[in-house]
Parts: sequence; structure tokens; C-alpha cells
Amino acid sequence: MNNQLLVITGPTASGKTATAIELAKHYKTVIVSADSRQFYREMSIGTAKPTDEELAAVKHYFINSHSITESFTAGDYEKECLGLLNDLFKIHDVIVLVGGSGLFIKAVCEGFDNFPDAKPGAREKLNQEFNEKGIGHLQEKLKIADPEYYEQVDLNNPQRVIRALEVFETSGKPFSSYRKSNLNKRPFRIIKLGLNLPRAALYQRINRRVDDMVKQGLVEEARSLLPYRHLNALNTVGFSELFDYFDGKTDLPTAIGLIKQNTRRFAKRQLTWFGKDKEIIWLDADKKNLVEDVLLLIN
RNA sequence: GGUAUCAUAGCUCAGUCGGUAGAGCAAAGGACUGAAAAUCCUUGUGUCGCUGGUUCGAUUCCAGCUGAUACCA
Repeated sequence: MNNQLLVITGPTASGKTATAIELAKHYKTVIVSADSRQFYREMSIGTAKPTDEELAAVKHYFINSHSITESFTAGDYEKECLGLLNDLFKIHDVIVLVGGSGLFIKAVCEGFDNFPDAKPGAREKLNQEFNEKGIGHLQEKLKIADPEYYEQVDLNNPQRVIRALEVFETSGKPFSSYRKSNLNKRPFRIIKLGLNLPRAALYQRINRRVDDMVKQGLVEEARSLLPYRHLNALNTVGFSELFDYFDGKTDLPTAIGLIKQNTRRFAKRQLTWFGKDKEIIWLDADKKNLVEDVLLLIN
């Protein structure tokens, strides 16, 4: 099997985009994004999307490919991405997958178990029940529907409980009956590289990048998306804080400070997630000749 | 210059009628199989401004010093 997926991951602002582009150029190949926000074409500055020049330099997939008005789940991404990779590997031996969304990388590398598609409206109905009756009510439902998962799940987490109930109400079978942790075999070799920095340096980069985003017009971008604030895509660091500013809940400097803080917290969560993945080979993101080192490492 | 008040965690502050202290925020750690830049869980990190005095024992009471704030000059 010659086909090789070169995964570049790491916390936000660690330099994944630039590194991926250099590697893709070297292999004369393309880049597939594994980022849960950059595929939305309506948002760019706030999602630190590759620049137009970068997009022109290397062909990118899953950038600007979807609209914030569409529902596009990690499961949808798994299916679309695998289909795409299947086609792309007919042309390229090496493909670069880059992104910081751990669940999306997992979707490509391992896949999910074969859950049924939730029936339309099931989640909305459960969200409404949650708002009206609280988490306790959903916990009780789950206890009856799926006692096995009830013992395992974080019962305080509404998203987890609702997800399990959504599958149950769609299929009539407990969530745990589908959840078998079977790793899916992929028809390509996977190499995972992680970029990281000492915490203080990473946080400095994050703070600086947020300031850059503001200079590039983040506030205007967010304002233009204000009518769509109810969409899940806009439940995103860099936008939520500015919506609060537009509402008069904070002033602009405070909102920008909160964007930095929430981005730092996001990076921390990413590091927690990636820390569990023992396949990741970690590299110092600040190192000069990083790409040369990567090439030596791989070959 | 005088008077008063204050000085406790990274920040804002509470508290100890004398037995070395605790909240919020920040931060750190963690979970997470179709919301994932989402969502959820856990954790107190301390020369109690400095130097003396009283006391078995002082962060607490007393004195001096330093700094901050307010008012008076």
C-alpha cells in the first residue's frame, strides 16, 4: 500500500497551515482540511482560514466547501472525506490532511461506528425538552432507554445525553448497541504529526493572532453574520464574544480579551484530546527547517 | 506636612472574639463516537506588607516603618 495520509495537527495557532502547504508543495499534492469551521465559506477571518495566496498555491479541499446554513456533522465529514480521499489517491501517493479538530481527524483515521442517521427534528425536540424540563428529565429517559450508556456517559453533559437519546428515538435501539469501538481499516497508511510549543509561547502566538484578526476586519465579518448568530456554525470563538459586544453586554476591548482567553482555553482542550493519541509524533513548531526535519522523519 | 482608612491567592475581596485562612474570577488538569472553535467535570496555588512588642502561641492585639487611597492644610 503506497498511499499515505500525512496528518498535520496541533493546537490552534501552532502553524499547521503553513507547514501543510510546504509539505504539499514538496510532494506536489493537495491538502484536505480537517477543521470544523474552515469549510464554511461565509466565515474567513475569524476561522484563520488559509489566505487566497495560500489557497492558490496548493489545491485545498473542505475549505469554503459548505455554507453555515447547512447542517454538516462529523459523520457527514467522515463519509465525504473518505470518498474524496479514495478519488485523490488515484492521482496522488501522498495526501496532506491538516486540522485541529480532533474529532474530525478521528473520523478520517478511525471512523465512527455505524450509527443510524438521526431523524430530522429529533434533536430539536430533545433540546426543547431539555430547556423546559431540565437535564434530570433527560437523564431519566436515558436510564430507561440505555442503562448501559447511562452508566458510562457524563450525565451532566446535555449534548452527550441528547445525542444518545436522538439515536434511540430514531432507531428504537440503544445508543450503546451501536457503540462498539470497532476501528475501521483504512486503505492508506497514516502518519500523524503534531506541532506544539511551550505553553507561554503558544499563548503569545494566540494573543497576537487575535489582534491580527481584528486588524483584518474580524469585527466587520462578525457584524455581517449577526443575522445568522443562532446557527451552530456561529457558536464559535471570535464570533460569540463579538455578538455580546454588539448586544452592548461588553465593550470592544473586553470582547477582544475574551476572544484571546477563549482561544487559549480551546488550545488547551485540543492538547488534552491530542495527548491521548499515542500515534502523534510531536514536533517543535518554532523550529527552523521544520519541513526538512519532517521529510527526513518520514522517509 | 496633618488626620483617617486600608495592606490576606495572579486579580477583586471575605475571615480569624489570638490556635498559620476561603469565595468569585483568572489559571491548571481532565472527559468527549455525527453540536467538537461545541459541551461537560475536577482542583486553592498563600512569608496574611515589613520590623519589633505583648503572649504558651500573633495573619489577628499594640508600636514603629513602608506603600496606597480619601479628606484637611
